[in-house]
Amino acid sequence: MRISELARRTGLSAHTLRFYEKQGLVSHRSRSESGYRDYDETDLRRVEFVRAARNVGFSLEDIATLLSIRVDKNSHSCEEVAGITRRKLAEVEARLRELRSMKKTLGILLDSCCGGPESAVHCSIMEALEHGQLSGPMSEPAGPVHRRANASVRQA
Amino acid sequence: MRISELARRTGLSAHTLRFYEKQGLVSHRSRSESGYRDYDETDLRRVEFVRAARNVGFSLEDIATLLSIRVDKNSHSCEEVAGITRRKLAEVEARLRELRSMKKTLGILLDSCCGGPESAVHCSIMEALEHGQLSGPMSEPAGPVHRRANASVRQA
DNA sequence: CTTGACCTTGGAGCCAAGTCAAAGGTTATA
DNA sequence: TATAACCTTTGACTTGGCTCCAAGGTCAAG
Repeated sequence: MRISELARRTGLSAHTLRFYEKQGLVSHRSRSESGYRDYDETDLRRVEFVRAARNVGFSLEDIATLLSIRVDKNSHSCEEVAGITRRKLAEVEARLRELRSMKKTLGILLDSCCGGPESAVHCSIMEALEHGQLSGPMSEPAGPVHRRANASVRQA
Repeated sequence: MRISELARRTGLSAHTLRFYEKQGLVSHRSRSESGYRDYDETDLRRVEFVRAARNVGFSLEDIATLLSIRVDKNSHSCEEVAGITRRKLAEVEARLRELRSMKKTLGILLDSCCGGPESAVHCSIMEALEHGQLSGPMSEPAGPVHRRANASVRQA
């Protein structure tokens, strides 16, 4: 199959597939005479693996590692795989703590503010930001828990 | 006061303060004869406002808007301020939903895996990623809830 | 007077994960 | 045969928030 069919079947864009190829995540068995990438079912399964891992929040770097394990499972242990997963979970949890703290503060701000068409001169949100006794910066900012920007919202 | 004192008093780096100046968030009343930025208490309060807003999760763009409200509160309403805050809260909540879903999936993966030194040939995490019946991509990926990269971890 | 810490500027680089554009070759359909 | 829809490549651009660099000027202490 060619790239656009693979794109259709995986829900990724052809752009993204080529990008993943550049990153060494995805490849193709061969090329057609005219130079088109030619994918088979094995390639498809690999891309689906990438997609599944990405949906769980793994970075492309993590995914590269997972793929290298995948192609030679005998030489790798559950420990490795679980380690990567545990690390990602810790990142996600750290980010969750940050966001929960933000959510709480934002909620308090909103509750304190009338939100009406009155002048902002006495706005309690502005006041709170001025004399910021709003919960501090939460020790160490968490590591990267990567955002999927606008994946799969390809428009024509 | 000069930039490094302002940096010390606000907990931001001098780099960051200059960067914020370039973004139009922060300024200084004047320059010393030799061209050094000269800040006063008013500038300090403005920077503290920026910092407070940033800690709550507002983007620099949001902060620019909030600052423009701050300098002329009479011409703005609580409604505007609350609107910005509500929008940010919605973003944070959307991102929280994503991350909670990831956390849940990662937890399930970890629970299913022995995590031991055994070969990964039968690793249940790998298997789950292969035949990904892992919760899909959550409709629309949430908007930007900006990360503070490594703020205030300035090293020499 | 020297040393070292500070300050100035503009611009480049970093991260992740794409996204797009240009300029052209190929193939399927009408 | 024309035309549209595909495919190819390289490489630059995006976003947000910094972070660093070079190359030089200023200033206070010893």
